[in-house]
Amino acid sequence: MERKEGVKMEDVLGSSSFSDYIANSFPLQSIFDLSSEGETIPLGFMELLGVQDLSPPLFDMAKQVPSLVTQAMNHSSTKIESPEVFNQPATPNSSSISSASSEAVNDVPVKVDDQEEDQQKTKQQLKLKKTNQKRQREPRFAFMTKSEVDHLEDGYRWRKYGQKAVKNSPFPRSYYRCTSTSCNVKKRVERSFSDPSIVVTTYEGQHTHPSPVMPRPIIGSAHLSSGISTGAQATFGMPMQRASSHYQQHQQPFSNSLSPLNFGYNGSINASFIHERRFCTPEPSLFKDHGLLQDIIPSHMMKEE
DNA sequence: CGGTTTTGACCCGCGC
DNA sequence: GCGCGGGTCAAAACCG
Repeated sequence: MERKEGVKMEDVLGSSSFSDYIANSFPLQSIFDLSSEGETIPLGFMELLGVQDLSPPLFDMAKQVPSLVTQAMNHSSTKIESPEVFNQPATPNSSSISSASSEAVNDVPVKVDDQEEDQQKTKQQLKLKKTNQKRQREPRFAFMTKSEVDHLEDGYRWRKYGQKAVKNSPFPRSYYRCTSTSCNVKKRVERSFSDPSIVVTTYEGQHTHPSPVMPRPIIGSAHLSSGISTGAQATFGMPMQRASSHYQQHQQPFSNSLSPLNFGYNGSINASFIHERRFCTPEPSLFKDHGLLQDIIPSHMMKEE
């Protein structure tokens, strides 16, 4: 059918063994400081997501994991070309993740002759696209979560469309696509070879719809909805511990360790984020502009800054 | 029966 | 040019 997305993306994060890279670069024990940080930040991970682009915590992490973040950024900056395709309806701030969906990319006018066989048609499209422009990549956002389940509930519905063995890893990588039509957010899920309890999830693309699963109240939603919210919130469905039944079952034993919720700002990071963006301009002013964190992050954390 | 998962095949980019 | 590895497709199987 819609063989549109033959757009291949060289994988910044997934190349060879991304998880190994992470694991090797950042000892998991330190990243997932499970024992010391008993306190639970009263934020849903989605809320954190809402400020993913702007929040100092991420930048703090960037400070703590500079090589990782900068590498991702370098990749994105060096490999992304012809950004003109990208529109950014949802992220008014240019520093946010570009909202280019591969749909949009694929909507690039492609002159196709009358009626070809579908596959040949799409293949031709791919070739045309490739000749006209370099492959477009979605912004990616990868993170590690300590979980026993591979596919973390994140409020969106995903359909698995592939699975591949990961080189040098006994654990396969699964490929998921958002089931919502016209939303082609994808995510990859793989388990860290170094620490099988770590699930590395990489989101790619931007949701063009609200979460179908949870009509969730958003902390500071007024600000979020007016600002970067759409882009940031809807961009990725972040795994989180949700009150949805079976998930609680699965993950409850890990309620302290699985932890997107336990995102530690005070020196210990319970989840490691790698944020790949096209326009990575971490500016403290962003934080000020949107005032998001004031809304969702306890003030004492702000002072940590 | 419709949606999801599985899985082998295929395509493509990249490195050598 | 070739081989390898990553990513995707799509038919079949599975499931509720």
